[in-house]
Amino acid sequence: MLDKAYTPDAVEKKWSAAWKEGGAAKAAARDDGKRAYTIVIPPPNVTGALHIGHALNNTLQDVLIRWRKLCGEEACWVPGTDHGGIATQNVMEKQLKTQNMSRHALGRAAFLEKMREWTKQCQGTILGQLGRLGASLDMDRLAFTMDEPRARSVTHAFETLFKQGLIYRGERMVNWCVRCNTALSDIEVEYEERGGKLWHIRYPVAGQPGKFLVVATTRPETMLGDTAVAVNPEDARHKALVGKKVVLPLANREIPVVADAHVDAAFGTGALKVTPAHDPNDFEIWQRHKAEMGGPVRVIGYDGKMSAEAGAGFAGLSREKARDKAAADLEAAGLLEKIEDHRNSVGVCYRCQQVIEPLVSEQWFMRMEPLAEKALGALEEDKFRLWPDTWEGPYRDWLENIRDWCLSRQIWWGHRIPAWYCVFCDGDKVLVSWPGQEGVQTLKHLVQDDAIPLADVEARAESIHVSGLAKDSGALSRVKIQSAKPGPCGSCGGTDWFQDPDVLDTWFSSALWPLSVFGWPEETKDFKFFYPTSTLVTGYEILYLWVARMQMMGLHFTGKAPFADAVIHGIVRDKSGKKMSKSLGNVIDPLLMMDAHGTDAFRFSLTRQAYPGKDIPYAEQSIVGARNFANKVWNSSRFVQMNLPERPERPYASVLGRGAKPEPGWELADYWITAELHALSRRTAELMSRFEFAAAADAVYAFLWDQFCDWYIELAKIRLQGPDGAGKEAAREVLVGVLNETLKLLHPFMPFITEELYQALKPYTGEKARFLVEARVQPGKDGPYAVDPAPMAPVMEAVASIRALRSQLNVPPGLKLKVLYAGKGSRKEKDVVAQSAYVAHLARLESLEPAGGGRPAQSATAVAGELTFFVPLAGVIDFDKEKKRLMKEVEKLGAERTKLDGQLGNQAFVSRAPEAEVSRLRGRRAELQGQLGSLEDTLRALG
RNA sequence: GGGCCGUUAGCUCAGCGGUAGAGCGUCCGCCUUACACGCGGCAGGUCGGGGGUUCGAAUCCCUCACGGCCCACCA
Repeated sequence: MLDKAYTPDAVEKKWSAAWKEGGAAKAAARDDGKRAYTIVIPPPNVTGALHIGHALNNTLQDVLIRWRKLCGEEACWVPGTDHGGIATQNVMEKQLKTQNMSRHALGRAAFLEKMREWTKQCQGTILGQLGRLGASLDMDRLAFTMDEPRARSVTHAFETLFKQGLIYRGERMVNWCVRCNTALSDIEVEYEERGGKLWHIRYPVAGQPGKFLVVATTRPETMLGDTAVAVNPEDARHKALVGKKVVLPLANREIPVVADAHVDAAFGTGALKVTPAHDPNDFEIWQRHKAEMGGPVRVIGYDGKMSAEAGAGFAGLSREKARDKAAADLEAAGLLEKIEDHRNSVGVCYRCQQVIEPLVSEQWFMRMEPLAEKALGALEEDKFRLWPDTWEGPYRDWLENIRDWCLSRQIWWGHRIPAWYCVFCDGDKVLVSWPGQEGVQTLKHLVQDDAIPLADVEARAESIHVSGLAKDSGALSRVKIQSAKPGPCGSCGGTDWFQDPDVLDTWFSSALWPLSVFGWPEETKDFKFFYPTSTLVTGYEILYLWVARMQMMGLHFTGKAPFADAVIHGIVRDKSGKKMSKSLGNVIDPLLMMDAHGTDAFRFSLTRQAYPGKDIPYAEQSIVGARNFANKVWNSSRFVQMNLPERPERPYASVLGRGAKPEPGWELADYWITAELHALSRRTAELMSRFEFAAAADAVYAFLWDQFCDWYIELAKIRLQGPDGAGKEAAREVLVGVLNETLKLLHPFMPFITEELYQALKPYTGEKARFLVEARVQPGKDGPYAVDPAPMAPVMEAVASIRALRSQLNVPPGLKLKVLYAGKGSRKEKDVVAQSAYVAHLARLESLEPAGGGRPAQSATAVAGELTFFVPLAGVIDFDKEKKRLMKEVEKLGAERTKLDGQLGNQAFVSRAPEAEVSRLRGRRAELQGQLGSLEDTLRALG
């Protein structure tokens, strides 16, 4: 016998262990025609524990995987984690800082060793949490974006793209994070609107004392790197100055005035200071006017401080201090015309939120247009779909305006770029900050002149940058792109090779994930069977960073979209719609939720709110309803079990597909609930195919609770409490059968409790599967049935109206009533009367009999469909109350009749609306008329 | 500057062309031998404002207001 209430803990532990032991989540390449259904997990970064967003993401994937298994497909869910690049390195650096350590003090090798340890530990935490969630991941396939097989994929991809001319090295304006000390790609920059100032600065016109060109800028500190002032060529105010020179204040340098269409004459003063080294637009202006102005002057360094080129007095100051000083100096010189408040958006690092410094730097880049075209093509040809499709717009838009991808990062944690430089030929382009020495040394010098071993250079260097490679046309052809150290240099025969010190953007390996997890570029059996994968489930925040890039890489390398469907779910927010964050203190820990209310309840509460693309406002309260539902499932099974023989002679036959022919012992309720079950399984399949998780979960919930429990179980009690016989056996058969199939439909959402109950029912169902997930769901049939289930509707209506009468007149719940009915003998009435046993049982009646000729005195009245019920209640009820109740009812029905009369009297409606609609309303009108007549009669009788 | 999404019962949200729904909450009555994590019942919405299309609009179109998000080379 099952316990009175469901207690999740033991059940979850038991089945987690059993699934693991039995390999329930394993999938294998097959050649027996079974279809593959594949999902690769969005690999969580190894930055810590999983949050509720991960719980949602993985629950939805598990729902799909379990569903597809139940549908008979070879469903494979590949687990893994992501090394997480900057994010993870930041976590470790913070830890080191608390111990008064730094990565530089440790050195690269030791730091990486620490990172690997951390990764292992973190991966353990993550996998433990996924296990707790019930995620049926095939653990034999566990992958990590930086493990050896993935490194092979990454190197191969890099090498191939380089050969194809898609990866190149160039000196470009990049987004530099001065805190993380690395370049970032364009999409790793977030923009925040901030209040700032607009400084209007007078630049004296050369040779014309007292004459100024006033420029407006939000960043006065960068003026030290100005190489020109630009005005719009159409701007009459400044036309005369084009080609002339102005004196750059503070620096006392003459710079030209150039004409460029980029300048908006309406903004500020219409004159724009041009700082090519620190502003992307200015960089472009410089490229258009190289002949007229000098090259970029870098006044801000990688550390975010003013460089030597900024001049004495400024060098070494932070950007903020330099800004203040520039403003003060200008003021003192009388060159500051005015300061205005000005709001503008500034770029910040998506990992540390520090203000990004745009600066010119040499990096590895990837040309993206050719790949973006392929991704657009796949979308166009419907080989790739986004759910909901509202994401197609932004996705397409991004691809159409794609820019080259800055691939290199100046951090240590990541795939080291597989580019090798010959120390003899190109060692002079590798710049090393050497401890105890001013400025930089070249690698060539250190290795050849100072005879320091290459390995020691790498271990002891404070920083290593490569510069000048892109400008030396011969250098790139000498660079070797490969994973292992190359043999003798083709040019000089030297054997000293230095691997590029930078690592790849973490998203480069992520982009290859659906390929790399199956061993690509090797044509493994798994790769052939499971690639391309089926569905990707992820949040919209990484649509460009990850989804689009996987599409591009997958299509580029295999010609096939790496997944056909991307399900874009929302973000889990707090109850008031705010993003959860540690600093706001509004995070909900998934583990605590599972501890307190059970994993199934937690999963269900998330799934039930997972409407396509919608964010989920989540409060702990959300889970209570789901917990109650779990208990309802538990107790309905408990009830069924209690009513079964301890040892069945043989299992009950399945109810699937039954009901077309008369079944021994079956009656209306059996046909009805079977038909409803069939409809539910059809509906669930349809909703799942459209990734409508919330609606699917809700459909099962409503069926089990509102139909199976509230009506069918109650009706089954009539036979279960009666004598043995065909009827009782039929009730048992249907209870077991319907419950069993419902458990299957519910299993993807609530795996633990359904497993427990499915297993408990096995002696009665004869199910053979080891685990529920290995059982089969089947699409339900759509009638006809030997007994039409339709009469259940009027029966339910009759029950509801008598119950309402009882409740509203305060009839003692235990009092069994003798009820009389009257009608006109229509088909529908007969259907109800034929089920008077149902009505009597559910509405707690002693009897239900025809009223005969007259209307019984001293009775209350209820109408349902075409029937009127009289409940003789002399001495029990207050007839004033009954009168009021009836008047209210008359008023309500009367209002509906008035509305219908208006509609049916409208010639336009009658002639233009569909026939079925018109006759439906006419039918309702007739029914209302009868009900009203009946109620008014009663009112008259009551006086 | 461009684009997208939202505005429905006290709260959180479904519905998206044919008489307004759920969960939670409120209220009334029930320990009716599966479940008080339950059962039965009542109350509570002019579906953000305005205009249009339609026999008919919460549902389609236009417009406004208020939220939220995304993109963009807003000095």
